[in-house]
Amino acid sequence: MAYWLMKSEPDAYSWQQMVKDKKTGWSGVRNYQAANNMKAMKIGDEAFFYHSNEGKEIVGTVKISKLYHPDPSDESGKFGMVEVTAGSAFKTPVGLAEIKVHEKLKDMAFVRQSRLSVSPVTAAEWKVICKLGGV
DNA sequence: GCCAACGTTGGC
DNA sequence: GCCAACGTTGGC
Repeated sequence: MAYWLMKSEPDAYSWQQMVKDKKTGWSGVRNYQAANNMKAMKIGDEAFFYHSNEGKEIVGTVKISKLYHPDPSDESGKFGMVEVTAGSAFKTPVGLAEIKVHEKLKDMAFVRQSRLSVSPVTAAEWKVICKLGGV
């Protein structure tokens, strides 16, 4: 069981939409490192849903429900996608500012590499953030 | 709206 | 295969 963090701009695809859709194909990733992370995902892995740009906070969790497969929206055929299912909504969103000053979270992969849209999360980080988020 | 970080592209 | 130019992301 592994943990991840997936970013989305609320303008493009918000948590509210995620909850409404219940599941969605995570298409549109055009970055090898992010794609590699998705390749490593297994069914049942969990990921944080992070709002970038607007909000800058983790708002909930999702579960991987379909393995990495080709992304039809990618004409080059180089990139793939996974499918995720909505998990729990945070009672209290966990903001980037809070993460950056937290002793156990400030070295998270997505803080260090802000441009990476899909990044790994350790089990310890997962626990801490879930607690902060109230789930 | 600016800018830093960083990935990608293309000329050589 | 290097590296400059350029584009994109995302925080502030």
